[in-house]
Amino acid sequence: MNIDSLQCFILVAENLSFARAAEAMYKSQPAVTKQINSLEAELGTALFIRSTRHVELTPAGMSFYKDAKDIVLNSQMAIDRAKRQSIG
Amino acid sequence: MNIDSLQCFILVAENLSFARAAEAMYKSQPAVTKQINSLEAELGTALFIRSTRHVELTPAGMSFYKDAKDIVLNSQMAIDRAKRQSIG
DNA sequence: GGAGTTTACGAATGTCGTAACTATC
DNA sequence: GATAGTTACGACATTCGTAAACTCC
Repeated sequence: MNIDSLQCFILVAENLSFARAAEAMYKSQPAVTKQINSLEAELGTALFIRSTRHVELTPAGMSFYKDAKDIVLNSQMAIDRAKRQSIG
Repeated sequence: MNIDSLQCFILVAENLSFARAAEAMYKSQPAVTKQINSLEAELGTALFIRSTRHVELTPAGMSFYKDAKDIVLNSQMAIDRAKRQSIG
């Protein structure tokens, strides 16, 4: 699992759109689809219920969303702290 | 950044040995070296002071160690919770 | 000289983007 | 029929392991 995939998942969850998430990440739509698929495969559970015209979070997706936000935020703070330690 | 690299870093930090960390991850020593190098490059700071006979955490490494532990733990719990949600 | 870390290099794996397909409205 | 998500596929990048080199004790 990598942080980029989590960021990708967060953007899809917040936009409820693969297209807009792709735009926000400066990636193509297929790349977003594959990252979400990989994430779901790794978790062994679906995160979204999607048809071509509707994207919706599953209960597992809602649970994972909050955790993903925390993890991404924590990792960004960890990087900042490490950098700050190396300077100061 | 991916969780595997963090796990790798944690194992090196706890064993103060690239060789033992590699063993614990069922990977080769060079793979561990490269993951740590990548991580350091990404952070823009050294995490270990190492000679061939001694491995030691830098201040940035110590700071990052605590954060890395949290992130890895949180991600494991996030996976568990998502799986549980999908079942129950 | 031996234990342990780092390069070198070829192979395998993964990820991306373009293009084509499918499905919903 | 237009919009949005998914496959197919070829290309690029990353990561791995074996083998060789380097370094400190």
